[in-house]
Amino acid sequence: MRGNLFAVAVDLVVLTVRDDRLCVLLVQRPAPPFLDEPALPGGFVRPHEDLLDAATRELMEETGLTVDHHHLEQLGSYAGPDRDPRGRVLTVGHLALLPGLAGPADGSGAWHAVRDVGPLAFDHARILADGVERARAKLEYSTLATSFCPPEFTVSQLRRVYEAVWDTTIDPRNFQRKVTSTPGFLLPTGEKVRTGRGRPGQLFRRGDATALHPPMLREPIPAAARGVHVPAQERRPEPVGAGVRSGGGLP
Amino acid sequence: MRGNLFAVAVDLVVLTVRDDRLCVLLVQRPAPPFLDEPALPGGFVRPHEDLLDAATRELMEETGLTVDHHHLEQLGSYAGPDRDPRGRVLTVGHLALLPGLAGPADGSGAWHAVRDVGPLAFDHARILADGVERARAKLEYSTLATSFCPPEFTVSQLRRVYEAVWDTTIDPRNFQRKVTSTPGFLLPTGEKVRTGRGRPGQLFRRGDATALHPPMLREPIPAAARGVHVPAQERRPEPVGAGVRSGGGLP
DNA sequence: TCAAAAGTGTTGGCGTTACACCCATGC
DNA sequence: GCATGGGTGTAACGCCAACACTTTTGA
Repeated sequence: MRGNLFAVAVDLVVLTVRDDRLCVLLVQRPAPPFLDEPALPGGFVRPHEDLLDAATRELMEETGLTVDHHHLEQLGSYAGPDRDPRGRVLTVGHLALLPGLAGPADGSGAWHAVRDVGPLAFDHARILADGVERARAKLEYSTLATSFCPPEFTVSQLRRVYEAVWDTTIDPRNFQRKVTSTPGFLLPTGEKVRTGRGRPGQLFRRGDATALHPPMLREPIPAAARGVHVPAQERRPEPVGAGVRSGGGLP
Repeated sequence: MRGNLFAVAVDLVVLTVRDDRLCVLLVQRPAPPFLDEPALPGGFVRPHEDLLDAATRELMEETGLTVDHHHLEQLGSYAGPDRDPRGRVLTVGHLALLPGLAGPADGSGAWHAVRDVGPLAFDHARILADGVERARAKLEYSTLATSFCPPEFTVSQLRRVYEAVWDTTIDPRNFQRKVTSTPGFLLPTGEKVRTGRGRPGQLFRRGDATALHPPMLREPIPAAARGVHVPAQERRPEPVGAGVRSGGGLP
């Protein structure tokens, strides 16, 4: 077993969609190193604890939020020899998806739009990037987007989730057909809701299906919205984005 | 930092295709626990070592094989409190893909057809299952299958890789068109090779592309081969198989 | 009545499947 | 010649992007 022991931590990339933007939950480092700098919530794993349990506990302790295990998954481990000045620390990154209405219960932690996040403590910027890319990839071929929605939601709420996470715009008519015709994706409740202007939309609950067949296709319309001008050549240097589907390794 | 420290190990799921079967490299446990039982190759990470370096080193030490980092990726971490009787050990599983001609240099390690693998030491059976599923999923949307091939190969060699990993049969004519028409997947060398009977096939080298667009579709023809009779109704209880694309988490 | 959002119908293009057919080689 | 595997041509089908069009609400 030798003497080369590690401290093992879990860190969480907690994502949600608020005001049509993908947001991540960040905390201020309560102690050195990186005192007061923004960081992912997380902490050390206890002696008899499994990784997912530790992640769930740390999230509750640091922000008061609860995630059920259906919306929590392991991202990967980060163990660069110099990633923590205190010594050898391996951290296991996790990804959690929450509905937009959830807010940190106490003051320790706040939502930040992912696109505006600056440098983070440790290698947390890298972990965040991996988590965001994983979430983006999973929306393509899973029904995971409903995790960002409240228990009952309309098709356009769901569409806004896709648009926020992928930073694109999607044709509402084709999207409607796509999601309502995928068996087990959406269960109609029979009720309608008026959202202010326009015809009321039907309310749905998430169904049993977990996989999407065929998958949603990313980038239906290039993100020319929100003033972020992207020259045509820069849009897709690689045929597809990184993450689970392409950049995730073994390139 | 507290006193709850872990030993950190790396374990490798090393896959190849030999004789049209997906094979995994297993070693015999050289010491307790699980003395002499089959296990994945692996070992403890050294004090100043990164994870991928440790995986590369352990593979070399235990089997004499070398993998470049392009064919090596992290699978995930396994840290069940009771997974090792010696104490708290977290292991980071890795996936490595090797061409079929490679053989363990010395006697410590041998290829086993994945379908015939029985119980393994520790939780290695679980890690193996995750690695196999990851490899299966990645063939769909990446050019990774070429990692199983020697530097120069024919289209039918590549097809046999897909058939072995997915345990299906694929129409050779459509497969040919598909892979040769994907830009950057295969680079023709201009040479031909005679494989015994039949018309000689053209030789290719792997190209620069890493992603496949559109992806290969799994399960073109149900696996009615190899004597495993599958009644028509049982073939696809769910629209698609498990793995990264469906079962891989956040279900 | 108009704007806005929900939802349906239709069409053309593209990729795939299935299979007919030709090519090149060993026996 | 014949079997075997390499490789091309093509028609039918399915999915999807694009968009015309209808429905239902608030102002």
